[in-house]
Amino acid sequence: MKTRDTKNNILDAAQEYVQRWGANAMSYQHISEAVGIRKASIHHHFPTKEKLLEALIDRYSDYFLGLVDAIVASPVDPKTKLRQYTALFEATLSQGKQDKACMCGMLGAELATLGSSAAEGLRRFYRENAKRLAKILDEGRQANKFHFEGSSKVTAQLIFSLLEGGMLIARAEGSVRQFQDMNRQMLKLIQA
Amino acid sequence: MKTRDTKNNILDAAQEYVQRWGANAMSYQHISEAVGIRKASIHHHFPTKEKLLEALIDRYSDYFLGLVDAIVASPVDPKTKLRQYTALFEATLSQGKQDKACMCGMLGAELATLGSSAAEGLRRFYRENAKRLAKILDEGRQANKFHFEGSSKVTAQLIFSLLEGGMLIARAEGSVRQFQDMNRQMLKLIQA
DNA sequence: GGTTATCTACCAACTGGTAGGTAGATTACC
DNA sequence: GGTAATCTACCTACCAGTTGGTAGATAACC
Repeated sequence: MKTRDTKNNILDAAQEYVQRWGANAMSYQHISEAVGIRKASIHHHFPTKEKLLEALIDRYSDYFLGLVDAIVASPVDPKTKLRQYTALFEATLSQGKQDKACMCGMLGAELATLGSSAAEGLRRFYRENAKRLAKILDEGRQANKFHFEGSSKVTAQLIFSLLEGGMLIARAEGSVRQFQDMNRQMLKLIQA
Repeated sequence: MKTRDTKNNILDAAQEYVQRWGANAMSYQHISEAVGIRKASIHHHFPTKEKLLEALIDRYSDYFLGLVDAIVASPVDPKTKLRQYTALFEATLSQGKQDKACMCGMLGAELATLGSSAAEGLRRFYRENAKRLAKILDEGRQANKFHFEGSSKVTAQLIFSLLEGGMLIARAEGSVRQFQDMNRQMLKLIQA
């Protein structure tokens, strides 16, 4: 097997684990079993757990923000863009036994146990998401599709927080439906 | 020292730790050092970590919902009640180095590693909060102080999610201000 | 004197991480 | 083109430290 494959397999297994159980519950042993490789071999690709988490966050960020950028750039109306954005989160929650949350939402709770570099990666994810959301909101307000007073930046923060928090809470109840209802209600609140 | 005291000291230390670092980063050793008691002595009060977390969640729930009930029952207008409710979360985030989140928000991310009894306690916390929020919303809508379409239950879920998620994200940026702005914006969105 | 609280001294399992080795592919050199 | 040197990816075997938890002695309290 090619290096790239193994490296990605490790990251895949780690991501799955973090999204379900959290970073502090994830160990080299777990990954080793999932990938079918010895524990020591993982250290060959990622010398420390901290480095592994950094790589994990970077990959996740790049992938996710890529999807978001495609939505932002698409020629549909802002309302549809916002619906598509929330659908990204709904899709994650719908996977498997509906027990997967946004990886960066999970890591937010474990922030204090992260290295400074991983923590910075997290902040970047939060900031970049809010930035793109604000863009959609601005566009929608200009086109008279959205109506709300106050800053679009703060409103973007609000929507992003609601999605990250809502995911964790809906997961506890095992209810994707509840999460979807909430997102629909959010759309109603900012509609013109 | 009285039993009650030691028991509470243990819970206090554990709660502090969970709110900052998460349940999986918390160990009997940490508590032992914080309380000034041997590790084995903690097992006398809480035989397993699972039981400790159950007790922790119950105590936190009872205390917090008590505060909420006082707000709900008070004779002030619904808008003020909602502001007071969000202020509870803001107060937690403002403590210390502004690195403490809602304990049950933290545990939401670690749900999969919790025992079934602790998980049920968490769900109870979420449900009971949303229930009380919905009451405030209904009251406000009836008094023409709030205006929003759709279910107050879903809207309550939305507000609660936003608070739990917003806390984790604002903490990453170290910004209580951001959290407060977001809460103010939420109030604007549902105001008549 | 019996109960409750705390202690010391353990335990096995697991943690992240290291040392040192090996088979095979890749490259450098003549 | 053949061979020697190097590199890559993985391995086994280990490490010290920490984890949650137990057994049993001792002290404190009513």
